[in-house]
Order: sequence, then C-alpha cells, then structure tokens
Amino acid sequence: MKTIADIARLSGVAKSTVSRYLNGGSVGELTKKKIERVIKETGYIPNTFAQSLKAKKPNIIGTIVPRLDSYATSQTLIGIDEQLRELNYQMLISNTSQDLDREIENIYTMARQKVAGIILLATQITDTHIEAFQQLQIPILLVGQQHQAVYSLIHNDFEAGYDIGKYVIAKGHRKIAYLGVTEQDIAVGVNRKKGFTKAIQEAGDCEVKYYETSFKMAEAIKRVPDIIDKFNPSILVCATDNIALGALKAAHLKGINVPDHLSITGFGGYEVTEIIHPSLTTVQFFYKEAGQVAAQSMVKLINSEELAPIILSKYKIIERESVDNLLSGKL
Amino acid sequence: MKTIADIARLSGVAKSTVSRYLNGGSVGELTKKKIERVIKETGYIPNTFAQSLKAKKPNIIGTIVPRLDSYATSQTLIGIDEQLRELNYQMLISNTSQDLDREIENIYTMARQKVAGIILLATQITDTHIEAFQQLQIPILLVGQQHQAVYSLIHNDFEAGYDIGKYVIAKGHRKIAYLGVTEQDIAVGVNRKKGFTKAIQEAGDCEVKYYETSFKMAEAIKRVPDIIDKFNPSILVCATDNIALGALKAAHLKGINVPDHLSITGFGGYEVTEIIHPSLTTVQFFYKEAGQVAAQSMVKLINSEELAPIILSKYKIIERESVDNLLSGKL
DNA sequence: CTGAAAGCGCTTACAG
DNA sequence: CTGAAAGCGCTTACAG
Repeated sequence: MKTIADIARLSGVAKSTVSRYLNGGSVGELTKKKIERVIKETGYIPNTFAQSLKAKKPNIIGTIVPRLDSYATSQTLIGIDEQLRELNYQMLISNTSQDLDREIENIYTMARQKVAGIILLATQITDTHIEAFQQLQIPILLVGQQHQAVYSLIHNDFEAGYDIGKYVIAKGHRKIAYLGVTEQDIAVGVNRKKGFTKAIQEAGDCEVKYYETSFKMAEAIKRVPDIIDKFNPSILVCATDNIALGALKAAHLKGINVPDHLSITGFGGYEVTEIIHPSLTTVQFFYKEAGQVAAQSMVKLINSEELAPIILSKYKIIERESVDNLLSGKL
Repeated sequence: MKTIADIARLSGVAKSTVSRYLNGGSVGELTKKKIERVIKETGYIPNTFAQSLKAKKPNIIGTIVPRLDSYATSQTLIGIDEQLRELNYQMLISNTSQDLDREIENIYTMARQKVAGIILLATQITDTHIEAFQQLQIPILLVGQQHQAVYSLIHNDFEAGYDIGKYVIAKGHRKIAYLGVTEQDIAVGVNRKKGFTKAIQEAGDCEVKYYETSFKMAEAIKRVPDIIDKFNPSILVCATDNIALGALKAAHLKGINVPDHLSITGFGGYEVTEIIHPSLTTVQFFYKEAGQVAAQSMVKLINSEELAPIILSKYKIIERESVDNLLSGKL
C-alpha cells in the first residue's frame, strides 16, 4: 500500500503539498498535474485511520439494531441512511440479534470507533445501558423506546393504542381478545396496551381478555386457535402486524372467515398487510420518516443544538378489510 | 477525551506500560491495579484509529447492499454477520439504494476505510466495477451475481429455473406466462429464465409468453390483469416472490380463484409466502446460509487460502397451494 | 505556492 | 517487569 510519503517522493514534492492537494488547498497548476498523475498511476488511497487521528471530527454515526429482518428496522434504517447521507454523515450499522449483552458491547465498540453519536433502535433500556451512556459521553438517541436519562424518538404508542381501541368499539365489538407482548418492552408491551385499555374503559361494558405472545408469527399461529376455542372473541386486536398475520393464518387454517366470523387488527403498517387477503386493518407507523427525523436529531445533538427530550412520530389508522362492522345491520 | 498518555500520567507509569496492560502483556500486579483503577475512574476508551494505524491488520469486512428492505438482503446480512462475528471480524454495512454510482463510490469509501475485504450483494456488474476491483487490490466477493474477474457466490438460478419449469410441466400446465425482470440482472433476469426456457423446450408443445416487469409488487399488480385478459394462461411463473405476491393480489382483485382458475409460482422463499392464503409454491433459496458461506469464503480470501471462483448455493422447490395439478382429473 | 516540523494516540522492538 | 523512543500515515500551523 502506498502512503502519502510515496506520492510525495514520486512526484517530487513535500508530503504537506500532497495533503493540501488532497484536501483542496492551494496548489500550483504544475504541481497539481504531477501529483494527479502519480496518484492515478499508483492507485493511492488515503488511510482514513490516519486522517481521523488528526482530523478529530468524526462524521460517522453508529446505528445499533436489534434485528435486521424486520420491516420496522429496515424502513427506519433507510430513513436514517438517506438523511445522514444528505447531511454528509456516514452510517455504521451494527446488529445485536436481540441480545442485550451484545447490545451493550456494541455501544462500547462503537464509542471506541469514535462515532459522532449512536442511534439505538431500542427494545429495552436497562441500568447497564444508562451506565454505558453516562460513561461514554457521546450523543445517544433512542428510537422506539423512551427513557428520561436520554433523548428519545418514539412512535406514539399510547395514542395509537387508544385510537385503535376507540375504533374497535365504534365498529361494535364488545368481546375482544388483545394479543400483546412482554411488558419488558415498554413501547409495545406497555404503552400500546395502556392506550387500548383506556379506550376500552371509557367505553365500559366490554369483555376483554389480554394474552401475551412473542413477536414471532409462528407463535401467534399456535396460540390463536386456543384463544378462539376458549374465549371466542369477535375481534383479535394484535400488538404487531406479525402477530396479526399469524392470527390471520391461524384463522384460515381453522376455516374461519375473516372478517365475517372474526375480525383482526394489527400495528405497524407493514407492506404485506396490504397485499394479503383480506387486507389488514392496522395502525401505520411512519418508520422511514422517523428514521429521517432521528438522523436530523442526532446531527443536532452533535452540534449541541436544542432538542426536545422526547420526539413523537406520527401514526395513522388504516382501515382495510379485516374488521367487520357489527353495527352495519347486514346479515 | 482521555488518551493513553493521561492514563499513564495519572497512574504514574509509562505509556508503553499502559499499552501493554491493555493488550495483555506482562505487567506487575501493583501496576496493573493502579492502571485498572485509573481507567475505570476516567472511563478511558482507546482510540481505534490510532490502534489501527499501527496494528495494520484490519478485521472489519465491508458489505455493500443494494437495498435494506428486502428479505433476501436481510437474511444474507444476518448470515454474514453471524459468521463474521464467530470468526472475529466486524461487519460494516453500506446501502446504495439501488444506485450504481453510489455503489462504486461506496466501494472506494470502504477501501479507504481499510476494510479487509468487501462482500458485494450485487445486481449488475459493470466495467466500472471491474476497474474499481482491479484498482483496489483487496479481496472482493460477489454474492448473487457472477463475473469471471472476481470470486462469486451465486444461487443456482439456472437449475432452479429449470426445475420450476419441469415442475410446472409435470402439473400439466401448457399455457404459461413467465413474468421476468430486466436482463441487466444476469442472475434473475437471464439465468432463471434460461433454465425455465430449457425445461419448456424439452417438454415441447407449450404456449409460453414472456413478460418483463420490475421487482416491485405494485407493478405486478398493475401488469397482471392485462396479461390474464389477453393471454389467459393457466399459470403465472414469476421470477421473484414479490412479483408472485403482486400477481396473487391482482388475481384476488379480479375475483379469480387461485389455484382453481389460475396457478402462480414464485422464486425466493420469503417468509410471507407461507403465511398468505393460498400459500405460494416457490423456489426457496437459502439466503442466510449463503451469507454464512460468503463470510467464510471472504475470510479465506483474506488469508489467501484456496477458493473456488464460483460457489453455488442451494435451493429447493417448496410445493404449496398456489399451483393446481391439471392432471389430477378432478372437476 | 511550497516545505520542514510537530503532533494526533497508539504500539512495538529495544534496553535495562 | 518497565520505560524511552521511534514510527504508523496523515494534517496543520508556521515560515519562507
């Protein structure tokens, strides 16, 4: 590998001159030509490590994700990437495969790589996280979860849960099964459910049962038949689209018509929910936009600009075919 | 930010001693204790740039992907990531958003960051690519596409196309619409189709029409109705699962029963293809495994070990509900 | 416009 | 076991 010294020697100038050429400083025409030629010939590529060692202004932002194979993650990542590129930052992605220890580890590794800041697509925030954040002293932005100790961008899970609750009630459903996830996940497991519960309580006179399942389709497919047999709700309100998709499959497998005999709703707004038959009524979150906002916010943080400690991302209920209107008076 | 010099000063030893402590060299018990304390107190984190500048043995491997929101990409990435971690390498992901210029640019950027090698989830290989590869002189591995100038890991598109062709024929289909993609994509656009065509030719006496669409579901949804109206095939052989999913949706929209009135097949083995109704008969590729093999191969390349220029990844036809057996004699 | 020199934060022989 | 010194490849005042 060639170094700047080689280029300098080969073109008969000083290293500083080559460096200036590289960084757009003032260099004479002839000198420029010579250096240009040598660089082309040798295929010289500057060593970023050496550059960063001096420059000291890192322009790379780390993003830590719990998994790569999720619509929410991909979309958020795309949003972050797009925006960061526009703001002249580079993104470094690190995957934890849903392993919290690895997550902590990755936070330290990224800090060691001198990222300008870390965007964490969070699932749970533990004390170890907070400790790491405090120790590191670099800008941290949580996406998807919130914590008072650090800046957060969240989807408005509570409101969204509340709205879907109201919606379901408005459609005449009174016997409702809510398929949630672990309460360790504050955003999905707690807030969505809380919002939903509030709507139900306001409505009064409902029979609701809460179930807990995982984020995996397969588990929903297994759980749902039993729920139907034992509780027989008119609707399944699922805390994620994946769960809803699993529920839909389970219903098909049991020969239950959706929405005529059973309604189903999801959360997320995954692309496939529109493609399937029946298409799924769900709460759409704007992951890509959230990613963009996350990127912008992170850059603000880096530049020590003002930023609200909690940023709320929007959502929208998408009415499709999977919910029956019990009040429509049809047969 | 603290440096190794600070730690040395604070613990009253030389920088070299701290460095040795950090890298597991021989250090006296007392010295060790002192340094340990200071590091804990200060929250010192070594600067990787400075480390890399000396060490010279990069352990980070770059992966360039055309898009983040695809099943194939995520799965491959997961496989690469897992395997790399096991082999003590780190993965750096860079997304090009299907922009070839950006792809080239990213190749150079990664080289500048001194990655040990680059895994490229390729779509098209142009002369500019080859030029970059030659210029860079670092190990490159193509995944998904092949090119004689560089090592490649590909899915066996030709064979897979051939097999699905045989399968379709075996089910009695003779009036077939093949929905392919641009021939600029050698793997998907050319090889799958070629394999399929070979099977058809061997069967003889078939009416086949070839159509070209994009990788987007939405476009398939738009194209398919017209194909049905004008050609009315008994089966739609789609070059990707996304196209098949779009076709399925289009059929639903038209009120056409799949598979009774129209059969559909895909390529890919995406998770949703199993969940939807009817579930989709498709060719499953093993993306995650391919990613693992890619990671292993890359490390071999880095260590200058032997490697076959073309590695074939496996596939499997998954029979599900979307294909009707015209020969079964049912009504 | 150009060059010599110092320094970024670390590691690694080499002495002791 | 420990330290002084050189060096990794670059950048950046500072002179000229």
